[in-house]
Amino acid sequence: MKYSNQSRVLVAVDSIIIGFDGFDYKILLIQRGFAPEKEKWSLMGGFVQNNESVDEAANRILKQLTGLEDVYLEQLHVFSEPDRDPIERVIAIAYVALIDIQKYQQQINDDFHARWFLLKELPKLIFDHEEMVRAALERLRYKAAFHPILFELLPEKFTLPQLQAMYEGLFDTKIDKRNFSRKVLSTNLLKKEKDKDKSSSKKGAFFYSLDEQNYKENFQSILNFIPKNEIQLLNE
Amino acid sequence: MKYSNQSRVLVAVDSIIIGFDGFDYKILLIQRGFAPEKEKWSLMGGFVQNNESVDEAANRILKQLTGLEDVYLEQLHVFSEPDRDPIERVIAIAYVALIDIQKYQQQINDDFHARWFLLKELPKLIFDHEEMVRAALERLRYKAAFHPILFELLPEKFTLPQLQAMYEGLFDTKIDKRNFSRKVLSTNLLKKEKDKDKSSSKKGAFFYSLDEQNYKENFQSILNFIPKNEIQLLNE
DNA sequence: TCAAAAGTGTTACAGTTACACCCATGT
DNA sequence: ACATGGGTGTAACTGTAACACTTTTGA
Repeated sequence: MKYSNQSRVLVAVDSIIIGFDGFDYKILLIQRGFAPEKEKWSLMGGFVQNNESVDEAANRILKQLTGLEDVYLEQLHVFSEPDRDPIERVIAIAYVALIDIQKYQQQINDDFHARWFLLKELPKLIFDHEEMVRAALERLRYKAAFHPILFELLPEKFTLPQLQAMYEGLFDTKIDKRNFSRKVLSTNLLKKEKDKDKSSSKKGAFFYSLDEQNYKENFQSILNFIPKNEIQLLNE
Repeated sequence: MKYSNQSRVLVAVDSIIIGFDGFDYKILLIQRGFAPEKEKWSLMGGFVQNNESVDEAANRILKQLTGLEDVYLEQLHVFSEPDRDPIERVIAIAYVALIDIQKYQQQINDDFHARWFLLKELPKLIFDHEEMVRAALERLRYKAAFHPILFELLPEKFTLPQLQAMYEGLFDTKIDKRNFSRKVLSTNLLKKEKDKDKSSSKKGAFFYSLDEQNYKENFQSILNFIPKNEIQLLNE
């Protein structure tokens, strides 16, 4: 039994895969392997199959491209202009993925002709993918302002200057390092390691790692009309 | 020309329509007019047509039910478990609508057997609609903490005690009225009217109205690692 | 006149910002 | 020895929370 007189449509998933290499934000793009727009740069995408939810499809497709599982992956928005794909109507569900470039670089599958592009130097993208990238960055800025998601972009061990550069890059601003480190450390989210990263200075900067206990629990938001201690868990 | 070897699927829109009557939050439900689950309570929904985006579909369907246009309507999340609808696979894109019950009550179309239910006394809903309602409330709490969206639920003119009750209801808390009014008024978002609402006290409470100039611009968020004056417009 | 809700001010505290110098090390 | 980036403390300020009494008026 089926619903009658309704038209069915292709549903695709497209992922904006964001990375940070310690200095710059990058996005992973592929050269599309089939018409239309064959060979043009594109977000990683694919069609949702019969037996999977769209979340599952996004994870499956991400794994095909990068070999990665258990990556931060969040539904962004549905893009559905009837003529966004010239071949036939495709409703696209965009996802944002945050991954640690360094750790996983070797796993990127070359079969897909995937390449990291500097965020500031993206090539032209097919269809409405540039709009998707814009929306993804807006969302990332928004969430990063209140949630510790940017840690997803960092390796196991990272330094405070790296962390600060990541926030400065995303918000395109300079932050006072004294205030920054005080705020970050006051969350008790970080554990100081014994060793230092000497790759970018002579003195070296201490490594820190995430305190997994507190992460995703300890971090909360501030708000406006409601007294602060009334906000418990505003998960989003 | 078409993409080959891909299966097409029905795409629907379901809207969680939230209202506030001055005392309680309510949700607008309909009795589903067709099988399966005919006569059961359901969110307002419908299938996306060939020539419209999903945003357009959501607006169209909302207008069919309520007669309302230009209502606050926001994409919430895609619900896509393959078996969420027993008849055939349907991918549902959930929307949240915020409407002023009082102003539009007369426009609600009775043909649809629509009824407002107290949020605290919802009936059983079909499919995964209860999950959608839960997600909608979470989103509403989240956004309301940082954005002035709850004003969408109020009539043109409203009182501070009403506004406060709305925030208290959503967050299930009590707020000090002195602090609340100081904070709210300090945003310069409200204009004090000359007349009072005497419906709930002898003294009467002054009406206020939104200063449309400032609304949607003046209201900003606070954040954590980034100095406050670095946050310009974190639209979401 | 009294009950019920509206309206208003002050003080203590906490969090945020602005700001400048010393430290460690490789060359 | 010096250049480079890493690390730290304090004081002024701003925003938030806690708190209680007076006002208005219909019944």
